[in-house]
Amino acid sequence: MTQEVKEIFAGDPPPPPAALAAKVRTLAPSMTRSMQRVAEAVAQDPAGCAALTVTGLAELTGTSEATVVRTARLLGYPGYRDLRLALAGLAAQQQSGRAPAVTADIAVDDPIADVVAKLAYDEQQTLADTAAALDTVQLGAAVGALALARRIDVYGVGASGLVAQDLTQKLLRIGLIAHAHNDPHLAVTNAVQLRAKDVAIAITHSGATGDVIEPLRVAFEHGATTIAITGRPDGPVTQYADHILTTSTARESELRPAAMSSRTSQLLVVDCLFIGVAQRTYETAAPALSASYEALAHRHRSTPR
Amino acid sequence: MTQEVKEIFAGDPPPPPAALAAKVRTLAPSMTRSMQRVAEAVAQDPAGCAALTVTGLAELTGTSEATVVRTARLLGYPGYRDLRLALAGLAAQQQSGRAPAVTADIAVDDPIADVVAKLAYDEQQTLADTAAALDTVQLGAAVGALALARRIDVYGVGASGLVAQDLTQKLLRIGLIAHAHNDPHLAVTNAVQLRAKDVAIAITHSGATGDVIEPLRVAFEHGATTIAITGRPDGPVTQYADHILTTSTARESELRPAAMSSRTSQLLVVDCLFIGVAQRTYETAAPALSASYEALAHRHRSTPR
DNA sequence: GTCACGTATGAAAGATATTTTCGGGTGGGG
DNA sequence: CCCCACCCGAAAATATCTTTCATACGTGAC
Repeated sequence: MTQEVKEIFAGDPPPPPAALAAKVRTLAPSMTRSMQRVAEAVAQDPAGCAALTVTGLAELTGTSEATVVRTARLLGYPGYRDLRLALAGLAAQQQSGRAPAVTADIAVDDPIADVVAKLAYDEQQTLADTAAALDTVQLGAAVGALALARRIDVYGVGASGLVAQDLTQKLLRIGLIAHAHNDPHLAVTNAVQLRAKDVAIAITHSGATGDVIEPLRVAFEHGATTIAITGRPDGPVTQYADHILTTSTARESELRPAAMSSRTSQLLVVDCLFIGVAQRTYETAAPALSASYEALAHRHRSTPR
Repeated sequence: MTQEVKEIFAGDPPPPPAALAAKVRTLAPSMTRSMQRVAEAVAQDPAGCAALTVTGLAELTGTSEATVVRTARLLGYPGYRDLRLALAGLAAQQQSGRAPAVTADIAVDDPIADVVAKLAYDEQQTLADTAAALDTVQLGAAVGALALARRIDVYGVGASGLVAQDLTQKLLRIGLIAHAHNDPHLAVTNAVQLRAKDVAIAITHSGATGDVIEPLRVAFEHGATTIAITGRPDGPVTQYADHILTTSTARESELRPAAMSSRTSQLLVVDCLFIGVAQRTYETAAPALSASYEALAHRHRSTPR
């Protein structure tokens, strides 16, 4: 029974998705004049026709509903409704086909919609690049060190400072002891407290930010495990880093400073570190996470629906 | 005339083509149980649902026609018919697009390489969704207000606090007067200083963070232009917002708290705001940007080699 | 626990869109 | 000039979508 149904459908293949224009051309000779008008309208502007009802398309082509339906049948659809759905699909495909036209730099006179598209695209690119370039061995080693650390200090200034804080916030949530240091002086004075099994992380895109390198050096010399998250794996910061996690850099334009893509890249690395650590310390991380979640519940007004 | 047309479209934006799954996720919290069932079915299998009539989809989801129509409305379409067309389009896109297969949740025992791939993919997805769902009219209006503001206050706590700081850092770099407030008390006491033409921005994923809503309310009542960046366009925060910028929500898992994708989404929105403002104030923004860049130069050690 | 309220929900009526029916019109051949 | 066949559209019939309304359900107050 089911088999039979299937065979019927196979014999009369489900309405072909694309190549509609070709079909129209093939079938045109066997069409009557009015049907040809309808078919042509459909082939010409699938998107526009998809927006029309039978009556609308009939009026547009100067024919009647019946003719429209007949045309739809001839094209292989059970009725106009299905032709319309197919048209919508076709339109969507055409739409997406010519999508990646916004790869250019962001210009001063770009309309806001283009800005959104370009920014999103660039950041997606940055993520892909970062993920591809990230050394999973180094990452694994860094995660291992973090999971066992007694104390974790994170250094970052400027935009990287926010990334440092982001990482710290997350680590704290799973019960680790982490501090973010934006103040270079305090960072150094704290770094001298570190010892073996502690971890120090420096985040700097340029790899040459003295304010961040200095505390990392101190931590390194005191025997802590040191990690550098940087876009310059050959930069000064890596001298004092046991593990180097490389972030990627997107091309930047006048309006789009490097800080933007480096931040995206750094955050991905930091997220990977976090998830990695959360996996390794799952026993304690999971309850800690839900506990921190519940602690915040009362800070949210009940949604009024 | 053109103006009129534009405004009509602005008030009732043409239903977004893709990113439907994201929209479902964003709107799900404000849906009733039965509507959620319908929305989920639609998000799960666009192609399948496109083949169904209202009655069919109602039966499939164990609800009524009325509920299906209500859901379609909530998703931004005039009725089910249009949702169905959109679904057909979506299905066609998916057909040709063929999404990669690493869509699974991050598991405790995932090797580190998978974690990187999945995280990167998820964040890319979040970016795409956010960009697709972002209301460029609202964005433009927000940019306009920012460009003319005498003073800009940004409120955010927790993870959103970092986003607030990120925005503030950038705005300061192009010569605007901006402050980020993490402390709710200080935020409120500062908010009373705001007046017309000043701008207040609240960043909260849940849309219900009292600590952030309160200062925004005060700013709103003092006549400032208010902007809400939130994942819940129906949340309490929007009561006091002149412009609402919606961030998208990715599905979250135990190991990947919502904070992660909401941050990505918020940062994209914030970047768009920044670029938009930089465009409008190009005359002053460009020199300010390069000046701030040079100011940092001496903080970087000269790169060896 | 019980009551009252607001909200969510589906059944059915009402409105639209689609399909079918049917008869008038048209053009080509006899 | 007439007849036949077939194209075509008006209108009826049907399917589909939308709206309305009464009911049921959950929720919070007491």
